[in-house]
Formats: sequence, structure tokens, C-alpha cells
Amino acid sequence: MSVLAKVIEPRWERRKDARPSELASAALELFVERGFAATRLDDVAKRAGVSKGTLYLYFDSKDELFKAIVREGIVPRFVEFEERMRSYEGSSADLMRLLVKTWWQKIGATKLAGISKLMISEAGNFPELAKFYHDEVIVRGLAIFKVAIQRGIDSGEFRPMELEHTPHICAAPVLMLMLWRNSFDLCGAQGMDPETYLDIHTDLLVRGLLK
Amino acid sequence: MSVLAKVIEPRWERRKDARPSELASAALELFVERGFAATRLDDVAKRAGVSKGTLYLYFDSKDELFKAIVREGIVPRFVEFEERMRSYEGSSADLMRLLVKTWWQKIGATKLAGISKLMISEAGNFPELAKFYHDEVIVRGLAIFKVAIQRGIDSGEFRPMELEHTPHICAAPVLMLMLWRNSFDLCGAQGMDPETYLDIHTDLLVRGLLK
Amino acid sequence: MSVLAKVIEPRWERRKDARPSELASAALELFVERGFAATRLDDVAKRAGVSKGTLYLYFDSKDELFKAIVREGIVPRFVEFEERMRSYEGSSADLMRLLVKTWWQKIGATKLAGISKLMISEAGNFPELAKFYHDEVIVRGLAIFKVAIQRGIDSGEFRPMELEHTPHICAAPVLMLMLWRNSFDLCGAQGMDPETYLDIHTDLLVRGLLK
Amino acid sequence: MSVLAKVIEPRWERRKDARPSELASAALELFVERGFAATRLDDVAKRAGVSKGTLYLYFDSKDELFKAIVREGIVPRFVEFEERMRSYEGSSADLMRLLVKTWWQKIGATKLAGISKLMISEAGNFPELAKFYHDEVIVRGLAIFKVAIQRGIDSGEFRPMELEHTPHICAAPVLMLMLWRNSFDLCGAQGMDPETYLDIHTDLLVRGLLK
DNA sequence: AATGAATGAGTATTCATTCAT
DNA sequence: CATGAATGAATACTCATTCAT
Repeated sequence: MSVLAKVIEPRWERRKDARPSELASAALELFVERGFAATRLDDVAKRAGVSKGTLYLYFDSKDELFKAIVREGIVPRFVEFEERMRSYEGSSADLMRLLVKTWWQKIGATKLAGISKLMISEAGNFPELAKFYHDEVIVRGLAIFKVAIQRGIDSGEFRPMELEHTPHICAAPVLMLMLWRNSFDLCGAQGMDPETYLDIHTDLLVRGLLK
Repeated sequence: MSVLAKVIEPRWERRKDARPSELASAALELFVERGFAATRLDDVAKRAGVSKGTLYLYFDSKDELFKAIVREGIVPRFVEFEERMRSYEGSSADLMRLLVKTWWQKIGATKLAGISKLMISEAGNFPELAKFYHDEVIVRGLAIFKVAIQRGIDSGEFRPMELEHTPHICAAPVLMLMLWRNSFDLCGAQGMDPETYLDIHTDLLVRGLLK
Repeated sequence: MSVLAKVIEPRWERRKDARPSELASAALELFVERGFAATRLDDVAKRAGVSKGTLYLYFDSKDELFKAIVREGIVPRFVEFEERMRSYEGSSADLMRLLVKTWWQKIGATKLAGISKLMISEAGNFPELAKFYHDEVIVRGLAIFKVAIQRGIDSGEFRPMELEHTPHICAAPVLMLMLWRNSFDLCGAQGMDPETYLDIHTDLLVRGLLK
Repeated sequence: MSVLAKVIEPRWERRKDARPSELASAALELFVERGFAATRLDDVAKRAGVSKGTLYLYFDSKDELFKAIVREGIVPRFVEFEERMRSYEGSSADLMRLLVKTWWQKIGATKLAGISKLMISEAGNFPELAKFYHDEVIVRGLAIFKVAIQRGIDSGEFRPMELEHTPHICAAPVLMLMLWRNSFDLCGAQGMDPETYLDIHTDLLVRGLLK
């Protein structure tokens, strides 16, 4: 397209950037704000700066858009996060603190955190997706905590602990913070300070785990 | 009226005063299963065994039905729960365990637990209701934990703790369990055993809090 | 019913007066204010001080209620009005003035005037009723004017006039006033003074008719 | 596009800019036939040959559709009609006859005449619209008659006349004819001949006004 | 690739009508 | 006679989806 055309038809210029991920990003924001059903594709399109029809060039349906957000939004980030944890060499208590902190920084503090809320809200309506999310995200996330706890037990730092339920308990306060920031925090509820909150959580947790 | 008539005209056997709560109960189940927007009033009516029009005899709109469920469903139970905690005389560690256990038994294990999921999902769409829920339920719930912690600190059982964020952390695993059972648990995810889960939670928590 | 019961159950006392005509009267007011379709039987019942079910003791349906209002509301009054005109002995110009004035006083100024608006609005939806109204009210009303005009022509007071359309023209300003008072007059439009208006009308009309 | 394609896909032949007035036109017909409340948007859409959803592309609601019909249907025609009257140079009696005749031809004989019936029927339900119609249409229409009468008085043709109510009386028979043709005329009532009717009206009126 | 006008199935809500009491 | 809870058909309005351009 010529420079002249650019001036005459600036509308056509931004298309180059209108990648699926931008559409998904706009959709995620709205899904998190309003929920899946209450989000209109009109609004998604408007926020992404494209027409409604364009959404259908990239996603077969609203359901598929939702699934794509979850699948492509969270899993890659999570894998990345998972890898960061592998090669840690310090104490298990420090590893636990690092886990929580990194999870928060890489996911919890970003808008990806909203996906947790979405999945909890919509698990009933998207059973296959819920299964996928459970297997790919939750199980893997819990496994990381499980490994960390096992590591602490093996090294003699931690008491022997049950290993199925305990990871859930390690994760719960982090998840609740993510949910909180995408629900009540928006409605004028007293805000929480994530850093303080997570420090207290890890402090309590590590004390609870130590021999 | 004879038993026979009862069979012929069961419609009129229903008591006027029982109706609102029957309807609210049916609605709660569906709202929890499917979310607010995805629940059709037709289905609520069907589950309650009445016609759609009947819903409007008792609730002005779908919104008001939702609000009534939250307001009348949870607050009274919560107040009741609150009162049970007042007069405890044992150790603070035991009080903490009792708090968690009672909360679970009286609310978490009932279908009222679904309201937590609903509020998290719909806080953005019902800001006034979210405020109400925050003030009437969350703040009061957190206050109970706050009092228990303070009590432990005062008696010398617990370490000095920050008191704004810590209650959230005490509550988080219980809430997550409530959410879990109304989301992933339904989709074939591995179930959790509430008793085991909560025992581990309180065990870790109390160890974390003790001097 | 004893005097005591009267005190104990005053609710049951007004029933004696709840005659069909009272219900019709309440309905007429609302039909005129809001139109047929926009009037809810709930409101009719409320205004009449009875329950909605009671309406069905006296009228088979909303349509029948409407028809009864028209049939029983206007025809008897109109017959009465018709009779007043028979035995007049003065000049035809004075008769014309009397006709207009009496029509106004006995019908136009009362809430029966609203029926004209109703019939114009609903003629399309109630063809049989429109036919009935046309034959029983309009034709008879026009006949009165026709007779008066013929009388004036016969006596030499009036010019020879066409007798099919002229009665409509005599009546039109009176009807318009009735419509006006039940439509724009209610919406803050500048009011008209009926007496002045009708004096001018008859003055113009008589001058137009005289030789 | 070929003629064949036209036949295969007539849907897309309709012009975007023609749509609103086509829809309004279809709606006007039905509103006049059945009244506002009794007209279903399904039927409006069907008569316009579009789907119900299409109506909402152009009008925000049924109310707005009604308002658009009144605002855009009648006011421009009326303004146009008003302008035609300005520059008349003949006698005031002839002007009065011309006024009536032109009003009839340009509005009364068209389906725009139905708007008068609609406004009378619905004034109570659309107070703001009634005010608008009163100010933009009625007041202006009456003003034209007022000017004509004043002109006749000033030139010595007409007697001195009251000027607030008289214009209403000049207009009433024309309006009644418009109403008649959209109500009883449809129900098998004896038809009136507009030309004869209006000739008699202007004849009577002018005789009444002349010195 | 992108548009946006058009669609029509789907849903909340209303209200005339019924009927056991 | 009178009630008013219950009904369900009717209808305004929404929004995911399609498709000619």
C-alpha cells in the first residue's frame, strides 16, 4: 500500500497489528470484568478497535474465543513459570517463598490472574475446558508445590506432611488474592497490599512446615 | 381438604409464605451451577415447580432475585454463625480450629457456599450488592478471625501478628475449598476430602501463629 | 350482617356498592387516560377498590368491559339527550345553539366525552363495536342536527343546505373540543375556554346557515 | 451485480439510507390501523420486509420509532405546507378556502393524516412527544389560520373575531374528517365525500366570517 | 483481510384470565 | 360474592453469528 493510500485510508493501517492475541487480550479484560455471558462481542470488538466480523476471522465462536484465551493465555506463561522453579538450589523454605513471589509477579499481578476467576465462574459451563485447565494448569501448579514440600521433607527441613491436600493450602492465599483483586477490590472494598499479604502468608506457611 | 384433593390439586397446597424461599433456593442452585447470566428464569421456575410468572409475584426482576438470595440467604446464617463464636472459653488455638470447622459445617458444606462463588463472579456486575456483601459478610467474617488472633496474642499464645492481612490468610484455604467444590470438583477433578484438608490447614495455621 | 361484624369486617361492607357501573366508571377513566391496550385490569380493579377477580364476576373479558362501557355508558345518556331536543318550539337558530350547548353540558363536559376518543382510537380493533357506536350514537346524533337544519330550511330561516355532510360539520368543533380536553389539554397545552369556544362556533355556524 | 443475483439475494439490494423511512412508513400504517400498543414490532418488520432485529438498527425502541414517525413524518411536511401559504395575494375568503384545500391535499388525504389520530390517542402516554407535537405542529397550524383571519379583519373583509379559539373552529372539521377516515370509515360506516364536505365547510365558514 | 448490515433464536418481563378458597 | 395466587401466552428487546461487499 502506498504512502498516499496510508493517508487516505488510515483505517486500513492498524489491521496489520490486529493479531488474534490482541483480540484475545481485549476479550480477556472484558470477560474478567463482566463474566463470560455478560460480555458482548460488540464490546470486545470495540475495545480491540476492529469490527465484530473480524473476531470471526480468528475465532469460530464466542466459546472458542474463551477457550483460546484460557489455553493460549495461561498455559505458556505457566510452563515458563514452571521452568523457573526447576533449578533452584537454596533452602526449601526459601524455595517456597520464591515460588509464591514468582507466581505472583509473573501471573497474579498481571491480567492473566483474571483467568482464575473466569475458570471458577465458568467451570460448570465448560466442562471440557475445566478439565483441560485442571490438568494443564492446576495439577502442574500443585505439583510444583508438592515437589517443593517433598524436597523440604527429604532434606529434613520440613516435617513429614500429607502431600495431596497440602499444596492446595499453600496456594489458596495466593489464589484468593488474585480473585480478590478481580472482584471486591474493584467495588471500593478496602484494598490489600499484595507484598505484605504474601510475606505474611509465606511466613506463616514456612513456620507451619518447618520441623 | 382430603388427601385425595391434595393429589388432584397439589398446586394449592403450597404455602404462600414458603414460596419466596423455595424459589430463592431453586434459583441459588442454578445460579451456582451456571452463573447468573446463563441461568434462565424458565429453568428456575421449572426447578421450583412453578410458572415463570410466579417468580414475578415475589421478586421484581432477575436482579432482585439474585440480591434477595444473597441478602436473605447468607446474612442471617452468618449472623448466627457469628454468635456461636462469642462465648468460647478454651485456648486460642482451639478457637481457631473451632472457627474453621464451624464455618465449614454451617456454611461451607451447604449450598450456601455457592454464594461465595457467585459474589466473586458477579461483583463487577452488581457493585452495590458487592459492597453490601463485603460490608455485611466479608468484613464480619474477617473480624471474627481478627478477634481470635488478637485474643491469642493477648494471652501470649500467639506471636504478635499484623492484623489486617492475616485474617484473609486464615480464611483463604476455607474459601478456596468452598469455591473448589462448586467449580472443578463438579468436572471430574480429583476430589478433596474436606476434613483432611481443613485439619491440615488449621494445623499449619496454628503452628504458624504460635510463639 | 350485624353492626359488630361491620366493625370487625369493614372490608366486606363496600361490596354492596361495587356495582358493575362503578367498575365501568373506573375503567372508563383509565381507558380514556391511557387507551385500551395500555390500561391494566389491575389498575382498574385498584381504582374501583376491588380485586381483579371481581371484575370477572361482572364482565367476561377486557373486551367485554370496553364494550359495556360504550354500550351502557353512552347510549342511555344519548337517548336522554335526544329526547330533550324533540319538543323545542323556538327559532331554528336558537335550537342549533341549544343543541350544541346541551350536548356539551350533558356529555362533552362529563367524562363520557372520553368515549369519543376511545372509539376513534379503537374503531379499527373493535369493528363490530364501532359499527354499533356508529349506528346507535353517531347516526342518531347527526340525525338530530339534520332535523334541526331541515327545520330551519323548512321555516325559511336557513338557506337550502346539503344534508348528509353538513351535520358532521356542525358537530365537528364540539367533538374536537371533547377530544382536545382528553388529549393535549392534559399535557400542559394552553387550555381552551369551552363556553367561549362554543359561543364562537354556534355564532359562526348560525351565520353560515342563515339566509 | 447481475439481475439474476438480484433475484437470488434481494436482501442486499435494499439501500441503507432508504431503510429508516421505509421502516417508519410501515410502522405508521400499522400504528394508525391498530394503535401504538396493539402494534407488534414483528408485524412492522414483516410489513417492511425485514427482520425484527433490523428495526433496532435504526430505532432504539418502539417508543423511539413512534417519536421518529411523528417528528420526521409530519413536521417537515407541515413546514413545507406552512411556506406555501405565505405569499398568497388574493382575497382572504379565497385564502381560507385555499388553506383548507391544501391542508387536505398535502396531508389529510395522505397517510400522514393518521398521525393526528395517533397523537390524540397516545398524547397521555407520551407527554413529551405530545408537547413537541403541540408546539411544532398544532400551534403552527393554528397560527396560519390566525394570520388568515387577522388578514381578513384588517382588510375589512371579515368581522372582528376573537383570535384564540376561532382558529380551532376553522380547523376542526378538517381534522374530524382526517380522524373519520382513519376510524369509522374503515368499519363500513357510510363514507363521506371529502370534496363536498370541505366545500360545505369553507362555504359555511366564510359566510360566518364575512361582514 | 475486514466490514457492518442483517438475521432470528433466545430471554426477561407483562398481564389477561382462571379458580380453589 | 369476593379474593388474589398462579398461570402461560404474548411481546419488546438482545446478541451471537452470517455473508455480500
